[in-house]
Amino acid sequence: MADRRRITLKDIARDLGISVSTVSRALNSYSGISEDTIRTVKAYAEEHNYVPNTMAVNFRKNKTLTLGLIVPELVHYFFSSVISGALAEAKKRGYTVLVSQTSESLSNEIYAIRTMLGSSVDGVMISLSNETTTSEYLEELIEEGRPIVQFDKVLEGFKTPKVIVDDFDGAYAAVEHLIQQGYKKIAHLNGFKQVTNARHRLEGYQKALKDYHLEQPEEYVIHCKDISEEEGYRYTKELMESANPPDAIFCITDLIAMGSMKYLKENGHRIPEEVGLIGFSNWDMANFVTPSLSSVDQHGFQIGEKACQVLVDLLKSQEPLEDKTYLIKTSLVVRESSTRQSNV
Amino acid sequence: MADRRRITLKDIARDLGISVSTVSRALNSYSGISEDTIRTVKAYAEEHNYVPNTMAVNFRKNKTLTLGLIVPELVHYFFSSVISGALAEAKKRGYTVLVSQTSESLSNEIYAIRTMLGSSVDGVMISLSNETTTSEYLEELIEEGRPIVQFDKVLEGFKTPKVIVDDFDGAYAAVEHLIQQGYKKIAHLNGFKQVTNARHRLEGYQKALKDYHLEQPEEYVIHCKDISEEEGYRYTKELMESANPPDAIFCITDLIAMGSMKYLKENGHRIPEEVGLIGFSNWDMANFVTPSLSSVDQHGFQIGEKACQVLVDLLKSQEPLEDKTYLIKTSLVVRESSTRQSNV
DNA sequence: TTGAAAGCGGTACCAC
DNA sequence: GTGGTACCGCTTTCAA
Repeated sequence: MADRRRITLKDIARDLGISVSTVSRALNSYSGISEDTIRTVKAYAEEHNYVPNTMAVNFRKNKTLTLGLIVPELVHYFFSSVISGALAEAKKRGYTVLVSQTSESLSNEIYAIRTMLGSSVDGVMISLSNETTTSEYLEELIEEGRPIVQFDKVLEGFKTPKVIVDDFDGAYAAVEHLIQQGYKKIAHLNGFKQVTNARHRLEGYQKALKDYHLEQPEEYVIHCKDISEEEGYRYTKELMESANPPDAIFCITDLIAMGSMKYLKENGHRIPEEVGLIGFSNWDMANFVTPSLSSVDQHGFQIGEKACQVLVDLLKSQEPLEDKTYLIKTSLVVRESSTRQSNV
Repeated sequence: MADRRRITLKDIARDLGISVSTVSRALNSYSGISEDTIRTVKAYAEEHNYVPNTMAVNFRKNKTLTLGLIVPELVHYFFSSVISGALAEAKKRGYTVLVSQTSESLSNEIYAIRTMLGSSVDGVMISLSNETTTSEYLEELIEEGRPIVQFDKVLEGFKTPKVIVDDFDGAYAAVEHLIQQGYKKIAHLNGFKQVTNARHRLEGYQKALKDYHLEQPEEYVIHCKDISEEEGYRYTKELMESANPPDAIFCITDLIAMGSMKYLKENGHRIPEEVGLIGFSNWDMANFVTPSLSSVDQHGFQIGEKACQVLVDLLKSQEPLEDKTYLIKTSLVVRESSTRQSNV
């Protein structure tokens, strides 16, 4: 490896016959330096291809202009959108981003946080793993003076800024849409009761039904254990084979909806005529399946952008962490699976 | 922000009444230090929660244990798999990863490289943007002694290790499979002629046909301009409306295949009975569409892993960059779209 | 086996 | 407006 030694401030100072401090000030265009000196120094630096040694600067300033970003899953439409948004915003603000994934495991999460600390990121954006129920490991970061912003999957009791999807509103809109399409027996495949997002979506579902005086029997809400296609299939089967099958299903994620759709198609239930179907997350595949799947878009890109923005603002302002929640609105994407040609 | 000052080597030395260098050596378990000292120092460090200041270490050692990873697109099944693999391998080797995306733009790519240099990554893994035709910006990195490993979309003439998909082999397998399923008139929706991956897939297609004595007319190969669903649709229409329509189509990516499938379904061409269809990339959605799409899996995770492994080995060995190519084998995933029930 | 001390490349404070 | 210099925290050479 070449490793052609870079030119340093000292070199420039020597060659120009001035002091190191003057060179430093000139390059940073400090006030109290003559235009002349600035020009000379900058020209010389340019010509000799001077690049400041970031490690030295970081070390001296105790700042790295690097942010940490921790997600549960990387190969995932929503989270890759979040990362994309965070990267875009970070770039705008002059930061770089260290990415880590926890695969929904607490031990990986702890490791990631330690690594971030070790790499001296200035602050961290994190979406917690499903296993995380305490904030003690995260406190370490804060103790080190590295602010945290939580997004998507957050710990309510942990006092940091939070950027989350407006799950309640999204679920409400989805169910309201089904109602407006004339569906009257609307079931809901929900997730883990403990997970905040799941709870909010359930509440949105219930509120919409209540507002339209269409309360449903208890059996119409099923809590999935792991969010998988298989579960969507299995619970849809359960619902459809029950004495009182629904005429529409609101699924907590598109993956569940895929399983649901599979069952319905295999068993000759026509979508959307006989059964309406709607998902949540608006994966790329929602467009490509047949019938195309209506879904609630969570605007992952915006969430990443916002989380990064809040974090950088925090870094600049030096204010203490505020326990503030930023809700990002969803939007309903209506496709074939919930659109009845007739009765509306 | 709290910023509770961390304890330093100097603190430990003072409190223990020994010298800083001894503390440093003890903590790093250097030889030539008494077991006793090591134990005492480590215990004290542990107790007082000593964490070395990474920025100082980086500065001193001129190493960051951070790698750069540059991809054209982030919200993309293949690339997020690559990132996932690279992160996993990096973690194993004790490195962290700075991620950047170029959105297929050369100027973004240049910016990303500069940023990586600025952040003093030890080395970089990169998949080039479509706009990149010269390596001059990349040379900068190498001049700084930061090795590069290219993956997926590479510049042949740029002498660095390369980790790429065995496109030729994957295409060959796909076409061979179609032939074995009894298809005889196999068309190919290819990509940009200039792009290496596209060329290799075309060659694989041609070789398979040749080996089975099934050479096809020139009109059976169409070069898409931008890889989009619309193009898949448009060119499939062109093919099917021609005087001599094919009975199978090998698409350069799953996205093209989606457009193709859309056209075929809309126009009553039954898949796979009348027309066989096969894609390349094996997106998550290939499973969920109807009929499910046969596709060539590119093993993105493995590519990321391998790229990272090669890079770290390079970093450790300090050897000069070798112009070596690592081919990652694909695997054919056969699903409904290419499986004729009858004649095989 | 240990200590003293010289930096790594900047920044910023204090003089002049 | 400029120069001198201490120092950030750690590693490493040299000497004892």
